[in-house]
Amino acid sequence: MHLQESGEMYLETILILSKEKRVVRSVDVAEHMGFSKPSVSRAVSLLKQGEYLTMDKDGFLWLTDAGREVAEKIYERHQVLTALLKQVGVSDKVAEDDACRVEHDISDETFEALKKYLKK
Amino acid sequence: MHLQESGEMYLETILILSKEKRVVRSVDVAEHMGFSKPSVSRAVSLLKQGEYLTMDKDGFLWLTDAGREVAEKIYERHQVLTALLKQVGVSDKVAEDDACRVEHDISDETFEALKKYLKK
DNA sequence: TTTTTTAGTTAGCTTCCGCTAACGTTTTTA
DNA sequence: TAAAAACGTTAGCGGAAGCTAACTAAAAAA
Repeated sequence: MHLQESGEMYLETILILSKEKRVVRSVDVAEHMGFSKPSVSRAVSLLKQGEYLTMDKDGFLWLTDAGREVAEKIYERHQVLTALLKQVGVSDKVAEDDACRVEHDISDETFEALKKYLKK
Repeated sequence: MHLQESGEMYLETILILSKEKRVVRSVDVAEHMGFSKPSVSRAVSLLKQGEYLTMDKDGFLWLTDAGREVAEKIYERHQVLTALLKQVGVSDKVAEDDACRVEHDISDETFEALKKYLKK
């Protein structure tokens, strides 16, 4: 099952929230992303199907290995791209927002090239 | 009427084709983008509604001022982003493909910062 | 001149991914 | 303990943007 950009965003959000709170529920995801509960509910059930996450009896969401891998990949891109844009003079908020869209669109090759470049 | 990414792509394609050929028809756009004729037909009719282009009795497509403005903006982004990615070591084909997605995603502020940066 | 090809359109299907309304459980609170 | 709030789900809508099948009209070829 191939992940769309929206699936990547949900996984990344769950990862980020799990760094802030000990447990993450659908409602936290909804609030953080500004989406309705039903939207998150459906997304979560698709991600469950794809084995990117599980939900326990308390409604807590847990990334699987596959889910964590995607989430961390996107999260790393987010951070590197944001840093890179800031470095060339883009304002914090805009750098953040633009990185958030670009992170889903670039190939591994491009990302690696940019990351390598940032180090210098 | 707000343009989606797909609308921008159609306009950019028409601009590019008009640099190669004297006139551009829907069927040329379809072939160039790898879409079906009906898909292009619908897109063209939406772009007509939005006053981004017109179609004459021969079926030739003409960008309006608004359409040309969008098309050139995206085309410039395409070129600058492609050049920038190549410069940091991304292969030609991948740079081209990734630029083609990113060109729709970034704010004016980010683009200007990147363009300025490329010059150096 | 008849036939075939080409170009554009219409109708209707599909997938993705938001949304609201409404409902059942569970947990809090009064 | 009865009422209210919180959480998740189901059902169904809407828009964006692809697709195929089938049609019309015009142009090209036989």
